[in-house]
Amino acid sequence: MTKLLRRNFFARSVHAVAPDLIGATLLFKGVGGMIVEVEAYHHTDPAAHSFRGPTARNAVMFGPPGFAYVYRSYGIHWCLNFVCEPKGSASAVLIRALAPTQGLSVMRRRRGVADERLLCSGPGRLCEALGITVAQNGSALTEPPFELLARSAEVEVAIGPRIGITKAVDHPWRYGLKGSRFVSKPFRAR
DNA sequence: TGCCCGATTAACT
DNA sequence: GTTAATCGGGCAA
Repeated sequence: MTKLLRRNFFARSVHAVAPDLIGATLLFKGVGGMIVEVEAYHHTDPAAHSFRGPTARNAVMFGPPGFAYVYRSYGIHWCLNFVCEPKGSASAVLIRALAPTQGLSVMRRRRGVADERLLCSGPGRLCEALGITVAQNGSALTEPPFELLARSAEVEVAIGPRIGITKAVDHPWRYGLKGSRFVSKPFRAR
């Protein structure tokens, strides 16, 4: 019994949306899996792309919630974010890892690896596995070819500091599915 | 205009 | 453990 996420799911604080995404299912053209790791970014946060105000790259973050913000990371990879909160707050959730469930063979071919744990465990890896590029920047998450299904059971959410940033490193704004072996890095036991 | 560095990953030693 | 790949944004000059 699964239910599609609607636009108003994203029209809340990024710190409410981010943990609620853990256990939800993300599919793009029918390929994807269960979200097991995300991070929250907000325009008052020095580590966020929106911190210094709107630019051509981050314009989608300043738009309405429920859309995809895709950016190039290190000149090599793509990273997928879900825009949150009422229009203008410029906050987003970075999708960092999935437990792959749909389209395994397609993902293996795109990634060039067989190990399930290497398909979608990391923001750049999951974009490659799902075939997401800057072409999806500004796409509605609540409409095809995206499909977001609410979690069907309660989950235990692990919390920790974000990964790979040099500013505001102490904020505990990384959320994960407790015990999942598909997270990009383990969460410290609490 | 030029330089530095990043919400990463894979391939090294 | 360290480092190359690779490029656009942001800021100094």
